[in-house]
Amino acid sequence: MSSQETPRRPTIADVAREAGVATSTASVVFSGKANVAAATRERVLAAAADLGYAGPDPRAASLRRGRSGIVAVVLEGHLRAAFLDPVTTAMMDGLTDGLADLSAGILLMRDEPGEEGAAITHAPVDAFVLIGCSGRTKASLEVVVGRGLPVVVIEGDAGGEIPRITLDNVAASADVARHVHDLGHRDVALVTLPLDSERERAAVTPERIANATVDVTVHRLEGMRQVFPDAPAISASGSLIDEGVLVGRMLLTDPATRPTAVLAQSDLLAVGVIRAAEELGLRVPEDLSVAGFDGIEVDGLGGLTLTTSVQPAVEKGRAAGEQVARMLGGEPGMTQHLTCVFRAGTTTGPVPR
Amino acid sequence: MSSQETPRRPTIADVAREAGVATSTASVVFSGKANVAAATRERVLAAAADLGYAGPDPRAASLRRGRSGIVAVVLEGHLRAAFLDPVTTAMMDGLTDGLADLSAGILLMRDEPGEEGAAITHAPVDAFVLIGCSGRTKASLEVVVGRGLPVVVIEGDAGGEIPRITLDNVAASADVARHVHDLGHRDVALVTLPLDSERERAAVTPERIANATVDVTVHRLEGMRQVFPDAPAISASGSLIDEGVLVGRMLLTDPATRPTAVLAQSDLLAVGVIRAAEELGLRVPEDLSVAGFDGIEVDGLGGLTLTTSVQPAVEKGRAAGEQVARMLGGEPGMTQHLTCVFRAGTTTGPVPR
DNA sequence: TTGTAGGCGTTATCAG
DNA sequence: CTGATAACGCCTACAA
Repeated sequence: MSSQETPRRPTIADVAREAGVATSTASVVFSGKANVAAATRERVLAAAADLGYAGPDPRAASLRRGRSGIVAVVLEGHLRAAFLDPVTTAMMDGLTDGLADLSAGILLMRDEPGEEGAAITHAPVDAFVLIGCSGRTKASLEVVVGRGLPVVVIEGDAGGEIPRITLDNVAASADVARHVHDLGHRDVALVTLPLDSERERAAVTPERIANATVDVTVHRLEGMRQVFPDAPAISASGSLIDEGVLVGRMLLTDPATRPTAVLAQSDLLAVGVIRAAEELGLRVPEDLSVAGFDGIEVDGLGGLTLTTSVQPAVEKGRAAGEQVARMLGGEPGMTQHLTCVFRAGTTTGPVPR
Repeated sequence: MSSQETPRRPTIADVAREAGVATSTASVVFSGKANVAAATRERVLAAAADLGYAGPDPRAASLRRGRSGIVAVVLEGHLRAAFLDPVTTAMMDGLTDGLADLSAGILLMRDEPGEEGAAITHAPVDAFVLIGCSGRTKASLEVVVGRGLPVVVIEGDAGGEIPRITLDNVAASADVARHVHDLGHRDVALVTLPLDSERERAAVTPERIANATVDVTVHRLEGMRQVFPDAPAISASGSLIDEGVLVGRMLLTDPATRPTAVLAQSDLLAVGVIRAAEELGLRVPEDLSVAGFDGIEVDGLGGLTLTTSVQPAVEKGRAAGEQVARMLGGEPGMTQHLTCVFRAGTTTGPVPR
């Protein structure tokens, strides 16, 4: 209380003056980039404590260094929806790992349409990780590339030289389908993820596929159709158990058109379908076989193990983080292809007669 | 390709020169903070497009404005664990809403111990939202306060003048307990959230309570003990279904010590306890009553509705966001107390004879 | 080991 | 409505 209320926060120059050293010396004390005599260091630290100086202003440091230490993760849709999906959370986990000590943290943002004040254009970040790649995300991509910042796209065709992290969705889906085919099923229905930002829950037509913007959906569908070219498909409006229930009812209610197996493009959807089946009194796998995709831990299957393809979700995030780190280090980013592993569970079985 | 490869990105000064205007004019064109003649604006925009100028550098703008537009959210523990909890995700959702147009996004970070290079000290953010407030988080709090940035603490005693968002955990827990008491139960066991960063799964002793650092846990326990002063309690190591199963087994396996009702401090724990009960052949609520806390949507209860206290999770986040917005606007932040609503479900019933 | 000087790219202010 | 100028707070050659 010896002095008047200070009009503004102290700067490193104030600290230096107080300590009787040059500002550069004080700066070095905080950054640790060079050796400083212990006594000098003490004096600077004492002066800082005295003035209530909490360290260099990160904003100024960012400008000077040209780095903010923040990596942006752009998600499609509401944050909550994104985090409802276990695959996404696992990926985020891997991402933080891959970014390790490089980054101060992860800036979560939604990819809004071409808004004027869009966060994507104004956030002080060093790099971007885009997840998924629908039409809307593609617009975001342009902005980001325009800013000249490193970008990595997870599961989406970014076009050009943009490094991507991809999955063998076509082959892995075909694997699952083949397993079901081998069990004798011929009357199979498909449940897909959303085809585009409309996220309409509806029968999948050739026209809709042609206009689809979500690559994951298209690729997994392609894999399934390699084995079951004519299987009818319904697109869900998201990867949620509840959605699976709704679509499941659409597929299973009418005994006349009921398939003997359902292939879902995500485990959550598969669980929903199973739940719908149970509601209708169908037993899984005796009356109906159901397979999913993702290989997440799912609750509420009561002893059943889902037949699915296990994707390396954490690895996906980590790979993205590593590429970002590389690019920030000046090296070129590389596209990485990851593969899924088929897992036979107890939700698929022989065709009922 | 008319020019050589540019050595550095163009700046607003380059654009201004190219357009034949002053840098300040060009700046205004991009910020929109003042009127500019349409013709001039066009010229500037054209020059920008020409040079491949993607807009003002956010880092420089941050320094100049003294704002980065980023709000940090500090979570305890691994991000994945945090997002596994539906209450947290709901809260984050509300938070983004409350921050609305004010913020470019949410910077996720963990509260690491007093590391030198801690993100908390170096991230260019405008404000902090701390979630929970264990011992570790309290350390973070000091750093943040030292930086002189606005802080809001959700569910935790920050001490001092720090604005908080709180829940009536004591009263709400007592409500749940009273409901169970009214049903006739006297032999009740409690399952608590973690007491501290150790997150030990173990019987709760007076000593452990005295040393507890997680206020939520202590408060909810206090409410429960108001009704059942002598009820034994076990602390879980987290709010997870699996944890509930483990603790449930500890409580229910031995018929001699088996309670007639279990009060859990979270819905996920309650679901786990129910699952453990089912494993042991106990019917809920005929043989065992189970109540939770939170009021989240939970899957896998097979037709049962959990008796619980519904907390305003989204509202909590929104309130925090609003307070941050207020404080950034120069007004003082206010502490807000939110209340839960009891919801009787079908997982509690009369005492079995 | 310490000090000096210049600039990172913007934007607020104020005069024209 | 436009233009000149001065910070914002820090970092890092470079020189001493």
